[in-house]
Amino acid sequence: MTIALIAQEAGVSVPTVSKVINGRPEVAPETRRKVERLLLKHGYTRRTTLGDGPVGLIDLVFTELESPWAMELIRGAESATREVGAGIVISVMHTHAGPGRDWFDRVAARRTDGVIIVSSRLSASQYGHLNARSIPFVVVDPEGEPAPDVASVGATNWHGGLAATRHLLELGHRRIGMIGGPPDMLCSRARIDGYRAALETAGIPVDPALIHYGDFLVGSGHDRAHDLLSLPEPPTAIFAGSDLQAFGVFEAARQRGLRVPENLSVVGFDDIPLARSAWPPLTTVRQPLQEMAALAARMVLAMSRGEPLETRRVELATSLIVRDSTAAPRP
Amino acid sequence: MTIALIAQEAGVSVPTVSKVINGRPEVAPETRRKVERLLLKHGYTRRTTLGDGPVGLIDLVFTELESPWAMELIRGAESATREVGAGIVISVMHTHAGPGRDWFDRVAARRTDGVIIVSSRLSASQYGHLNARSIPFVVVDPEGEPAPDVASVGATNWHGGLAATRHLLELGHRRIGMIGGPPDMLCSRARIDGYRAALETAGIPVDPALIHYGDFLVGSGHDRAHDLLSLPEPPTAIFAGSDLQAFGVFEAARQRGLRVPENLSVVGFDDIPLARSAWPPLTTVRQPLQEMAALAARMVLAMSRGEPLETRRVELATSLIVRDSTAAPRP
DNA sequence: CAGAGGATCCGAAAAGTTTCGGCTAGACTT
DNA sequence: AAGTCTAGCCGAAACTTTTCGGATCCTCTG
Repeated sequence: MTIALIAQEAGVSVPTVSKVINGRPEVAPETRRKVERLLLKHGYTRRTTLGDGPVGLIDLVFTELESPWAMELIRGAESATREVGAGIVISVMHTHAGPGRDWFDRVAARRTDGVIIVSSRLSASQYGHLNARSIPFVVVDPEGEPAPDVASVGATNWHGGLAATRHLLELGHRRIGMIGGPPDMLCSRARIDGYRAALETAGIPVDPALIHYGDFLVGSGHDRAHDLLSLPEPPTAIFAGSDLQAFGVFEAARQRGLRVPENLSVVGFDDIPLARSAWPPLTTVRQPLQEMAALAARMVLAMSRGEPLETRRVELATSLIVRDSTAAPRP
Repeated sequence: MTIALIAQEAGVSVPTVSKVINGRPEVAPETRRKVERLLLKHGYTRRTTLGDGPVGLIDLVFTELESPWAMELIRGAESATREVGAGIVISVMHTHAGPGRDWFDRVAARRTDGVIIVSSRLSASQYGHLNARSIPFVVVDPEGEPAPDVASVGATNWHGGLAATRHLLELGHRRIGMIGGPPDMLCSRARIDGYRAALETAGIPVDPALIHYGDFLVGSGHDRAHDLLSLPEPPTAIFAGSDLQAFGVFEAARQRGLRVPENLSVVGFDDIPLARSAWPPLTTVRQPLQEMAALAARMVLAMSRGEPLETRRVELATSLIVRDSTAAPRP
């Protein structure tokens, strides 16, 4: 199946089909649609099979680059692609809406072998763009429920939330505050649900006043911690939805003259490199970010080689890392 | 000037020339050299002028991704390239030797518009690889003296070192320890020289025992700080060559029961995002990393469009950010 | 020492991409 | 209403890339 055949069937010239495939602008929308439909119907793929050649490009798509795990994901993807000599391209959307049409055109134009999308909710039509150009993609830690036929990689966030809360319970804490991430993010909700599950299993009723929401950044941890600590009956421990938020909690505690962990225990989530160097070293739930990205990269690479995937949804295990920010509550 | 003409003159076929240009492997070294020489001689450039089209790729080359400024540089380059719709590709060498031949081949194969090299000393032959393929490049914060005809972007490290040390002198410190980065890095040497200059201007002799060297990471800051604080006459302030090292100093101070800034003042260098959130908030010298990378990207982009550069070497100003990790020495 | 078995290199031919000029349709002027 | 402009769209032709098979040259046996 060559573009010449597609062109013939569509009643256009070869260059026009080439332009559609490569996302060049000078094609009328109607013509483009017609050609795209035929490309999809015939399952057209470039003759060239990348992967063993020296070329190869994987697009890594972020909504933003502020969060510290962005770097971990980049490193993981980089190490996996370096093995096969591929490069990785960083894209940032600066919006949670997902990429627009022009972005797909650019990606096609640079002949990307595959796309890794980080925590972004793509619409069906956006998946369609990728499929029409037969660009394989994997979603890492999606915000919403991933469509069942979309390949995705995540972490066992629920278990992580459970483990963190259990750890605090075992230390003897009974009032445990929770600072969650955005409630519409799946990964964030799962952590909070793990927290709830741990409490309920221990027979402790969940107090909604102890659950606050923010974004995953330092500032929200700081602000929500002040809210929690201003409660008439403040918590003796706080489980933050991210390490950054946990650092914000540290800050708030210091401003109130509270010592960690003597007066307040704090658990984070992510295990970013600085969690170890913080003071006190932060007890946190490790998320294997590098492995997740590396796995996603390998999945995309396999798909671009036409190999079938064994599993479309993979969750890597989180693990509790106990450091010095947690202790038994003061009697 | 088409590749057909080059092929004719070189006595090879058109495909062979194409392969040389695109760094494909199946060309004998001798043939490759011959063709490269002719390409250079005729100043061959692809007919297509990228830049205004939807394509466009800038390679950002790191020696490693561990340092926290890597992300700042990525963000700066990303914001500059996004303006023109170009993408950025991350490469990591994992060695200070600079990229090897296969890397240049890959870069050529993916039709990169330009390369930004982060603090890596390239040999003349490596510059030659890029020139032979007429790939423009800019070096950011080079380790060694950049060759005079190489475009580069840096920061005023010397002034930064001077400002940081002056700040400590003005607070009344007289014994100021210095933990430098690798002594063979130009940026690191400049900071130390600024430190020396400040002391000498103030009429204080430089005590070599107070100057220690490490890499730019947390661990070396920690170890060197212990060395300095074990001195018979320990310093009352430490100027670290990087924020990460400064965090290591914090750690060492805490282990010795020293309070910052009451017993020990600490100044860092870089102003990474976490410097503000650390405890105490770190006084540091801000390096405009994002702006540096953005400028480098714009330079590369301009070069790829064939525009001449006004200046081949640009240094962006550093600025002292005073926070809470510095105070007058205890009387 | 002949010959099988590779590995490497090259180019003819096929496939794909880009330029550039021309066509067309709507908008605007006279 | 006719002429003029302009922007968008398309395809012929020029250019480049990729595949694939054949040529050449080692290297290792029988």
